[in-house]
Amino acid sequence: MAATIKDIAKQTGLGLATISSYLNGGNVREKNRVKIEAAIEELHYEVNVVARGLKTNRTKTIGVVIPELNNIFCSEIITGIEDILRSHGYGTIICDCRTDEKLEKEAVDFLYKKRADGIINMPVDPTGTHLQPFQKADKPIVLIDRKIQGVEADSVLVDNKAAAQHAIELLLRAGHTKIGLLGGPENVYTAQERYKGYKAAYEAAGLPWEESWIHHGDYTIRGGVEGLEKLVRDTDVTAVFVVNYEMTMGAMIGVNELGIKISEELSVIGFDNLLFARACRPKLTIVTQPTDEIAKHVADIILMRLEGTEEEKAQAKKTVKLQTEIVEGKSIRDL
Amino acid sequence: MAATIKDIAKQTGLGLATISSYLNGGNVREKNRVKIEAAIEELHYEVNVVARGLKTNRTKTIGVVIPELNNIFCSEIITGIEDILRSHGYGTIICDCRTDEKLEKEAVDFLYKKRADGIINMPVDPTGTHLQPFQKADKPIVLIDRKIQGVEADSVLVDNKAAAQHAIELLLRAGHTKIGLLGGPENVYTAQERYKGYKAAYEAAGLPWEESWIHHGDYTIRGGVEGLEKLVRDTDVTAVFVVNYEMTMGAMIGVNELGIKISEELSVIGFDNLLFARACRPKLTIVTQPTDEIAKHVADIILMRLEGTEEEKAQAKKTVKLQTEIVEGKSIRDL
DNA sequence: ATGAAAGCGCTAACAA
DNA sequence: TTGTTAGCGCTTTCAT
Repeated sequence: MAATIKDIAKQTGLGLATISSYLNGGNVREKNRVKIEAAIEELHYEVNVVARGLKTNRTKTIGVVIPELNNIFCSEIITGIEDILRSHGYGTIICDCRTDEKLEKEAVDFLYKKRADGIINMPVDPTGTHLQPFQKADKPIVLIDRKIQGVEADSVLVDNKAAAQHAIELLLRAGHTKIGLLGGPENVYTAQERYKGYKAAYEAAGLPWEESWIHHGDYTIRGGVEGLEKLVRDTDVTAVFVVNYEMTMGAMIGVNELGIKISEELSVIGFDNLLFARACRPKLTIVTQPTDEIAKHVADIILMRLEGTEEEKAQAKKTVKLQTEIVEGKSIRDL
Repeated sequence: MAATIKDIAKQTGLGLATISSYLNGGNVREKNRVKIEAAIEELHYEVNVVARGLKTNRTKTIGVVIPELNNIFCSEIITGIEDILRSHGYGTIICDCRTDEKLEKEAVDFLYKKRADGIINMPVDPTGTHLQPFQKADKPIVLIDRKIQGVEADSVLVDNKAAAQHAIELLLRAGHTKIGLLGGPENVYTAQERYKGYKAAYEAAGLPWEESWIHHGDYTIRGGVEGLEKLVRDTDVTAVFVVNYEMTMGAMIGVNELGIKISEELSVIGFDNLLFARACRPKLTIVTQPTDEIAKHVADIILMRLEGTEEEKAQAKKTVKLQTEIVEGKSIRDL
């Protein structure tokens, strides 16, 4: 049987409270500290975090609910988060909800039952009702990628509007005036913002755009293929901006299947996954999101809410907005 | 305060044992069952899994240690595993060890301290010493992708040798006799197996191959780029087989940068990630691994060890070996 | 089938 | 600083 705190007490002749105090960083007389450490060593003692959790009502576990783990944007962020949380003693329970609101709710409930100390969520359900259990329990919630009105939570966002606007401006500067948008679902926040950026760029340039240049896809590879084919078939756009990675890959598939030459026949700006962009021929110019930075902010915020001083914990919920970057490839033709 | 089993007892006038028995699927008189259910409903009772865990010494949590979450092969498997485990009430704590033996060991120790009921591992350290804590505690271990001598564990593998052999045979049948191998690290099991398959195909065909056609890469994108450039520069191979996804992407980058036309100038067979293969121009022929099947086997095995009958738990450790598939694209030229 | 009671390993309040 | 004690919420004998 594994040694318990009692064994250590017996071995050292000290009381339970002293051992517990030692384990929790309290003050212990030097002489006793040595004794305790020797006993711990000898008996291979390790605290039972479950027992501690029962007492403290904290599991040192954080739940993460994301739409799709098979998505480099998500997995990069999670890798970063997990790394930081683990170094602080927190386990990360990940739940992939397959971009399904129902599954998302189930995942949150599951995590709540598991007594996660807090939750990190890239929300699918825009109303945020799925987060209620954590809200009611007053356990910290950190949202990624979109803020939700009415949910008390910190948020780490990317400036999607600016991202899209800069991309379109780059194309406009290259002389393109008819630019297609392979956009995302109309009810998805990030997609809305990227669409806004598209329009803002045209407005700032004082140029007109046409509704037919806009394709509202579904953020999937399949949707990217279809959207690209539609834009090429039905319009005379000379450039296309694709607003997420899956659709960018889909667009590349479409381009390949139609035998379109990139840059000569069509200019393209993609989104995310630098490595994919470099593997394309020619190299794709893309908008990249700062996943490491997002992860760091998310982890730091939840740790602050969980382990910070009382003032820190009580701070008003904050929203961090990060900027994207454009990495230039060879997929834009100067007209 | 959340309701406890005591509240339910009080509310129903029953004893603790009855409630507990109900909660654990024991027999309870119909009349009482109704009462208990009403009380649970009314008081919003939910079992405290931490308290239960303290008593039962099980956390209903499984640790997963993988080399790299940002790797579609890993993330696909994990998605599948997590899904199944969650539906059985198990939380999945994922640790990405960045293909580092030291971090891998730390991750396992972390998971052990977290009292995970079992561990799933795609091992980096081929000696398996990192798994000791779980071995000693006699907690189930399931290995993915490689078996480890001396570690009592179930394993779910892919027939990597056959995978490579079939790929090379396909190229030989197309008339290629000088086939380059963009292989993996010489000390990595899957890479060794794939290398064996390469040689086996040549031997079966009674044809010679040259050492210079073999490049032992490092399973990274960078390594793929370099390997491809080296093979093209230093040898006269007419085809290349790349043995993992990252290097396949790297090879595509290399091909693009060197301006090589695939199939006309060089035939290629890649590995994993069907979607990437379809996005390449021309579509890549690839070897795909059955990630869903792997996930299912892994999850089923660990659940069997954890929740199976005594006979099942006592069964000799088993090894499942799954077959890969070749998905044909347009990247092979018939000579 | 049900109830009473002990105890899992820890923390924390209180006393010394 | 240290020891004593109660109790977190549950499961599990052992009676009944």
